[in-house]
Order: sequence, then structure tokens, then C-alpha cells
Amino acid sequence: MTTRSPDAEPLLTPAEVAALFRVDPKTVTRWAKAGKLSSIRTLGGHRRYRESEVRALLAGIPQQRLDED
Amino acid sequence: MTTRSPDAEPLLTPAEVAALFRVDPKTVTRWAKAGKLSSIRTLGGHRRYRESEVRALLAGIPQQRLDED
DNA sequence: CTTGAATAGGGTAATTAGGGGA
DNA sequence: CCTGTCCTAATTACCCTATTCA
Repeated sequence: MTTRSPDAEPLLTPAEVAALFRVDPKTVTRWAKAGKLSSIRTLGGHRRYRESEVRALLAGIPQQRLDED
Repeated sequence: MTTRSPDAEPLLTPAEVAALFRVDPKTVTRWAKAGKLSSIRTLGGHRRYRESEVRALLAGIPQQRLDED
């Protein structure tokens, strides 16, 4: 099994998420600010997004908003 | 470098689709509403269209219509 | 440590959504 | 039935500079 995986969730950069939705990276930032998209922050303040959540949103699956910026 | 590219479908904005068909963007919206054209929504509610589907329609290839939205 | 690309901010134009009517 | 236009509100895109990432 995958008992040796230390919670390695695939993360996407703002540019990658923006490319998937065909929007500006700034728009992705606004979604994170509005709590429409969960965001993980680097220690420097940059945002990273969960690939699984982004794909789910692209597929039109409504998600719960647990995170707000 | 290919590990950094999540399969991204080329998407078109309403204005781009409208320009290709030589119609008003509002007309493209009606097509999406009528289910004649599948649409992907941004988190803000704006529509994005699949380039492959648009090109197929431009080429005169009949598409399936799933009545939606 | 140095470099080049990407991101965070903020502020201002341009698109889009939606309804309604021609 | 299908399309183009007018309206308001909301969303998104592009401008800049400083900071962070790889």
C-alpha cells in the first residue's frame, strides 16, 4: 500500500490553474481570496492550489468552501 | 518539463467564439443555454468553450445536443 | 550568492451575465 | 424561431512595482 507516502498532495501553481480555466492568474488569486478555492500558502506568501480540487471544479462539481484567505 | 503540464484542454472565451462565428457574444451565450454548445464555467460564472468543439461546429460536423442550463 | 521567471499587492479599463424588448 | 441591441451589476483583464520562487 501507500503507507510510505507522507501526505504528498499534488499542488498547482497560480499560472497552472489559470491556464486550466483560461483566466488570468490574478483571477485565481481573487477566487482564493473569496474562499471559492482552497489555497495553501508558501512561507513567502505565494499560493498553491490542490490539483484534485481544481479538477473537481473544472468538472463542475460543487465544492465546500473550508478555506478562506 | 512535461511533468508540469496537467492535461489542459484549450478553451475559448465568449468573444473569441463570437469572432469565429461572426456573431454577437450574446448569441454564443444563447447557444450554450440551449445546449447546442457545451460550456465550462469559471468560478465567477463566466463561460469558457472547448476549442475542439467550436472547431468541429465550424467545420460543419453535427454535435450531440444535451439540453442544459 | 546571482539570475530570470512568477506572484502578490493595488488600481483602472474591458468583458460578461442576465433580463427585457425590437 | 433566431439574432442584435440597451441596460445594470458582477467578473475578469491589464497596468505598475516589490518580493519570492527555482
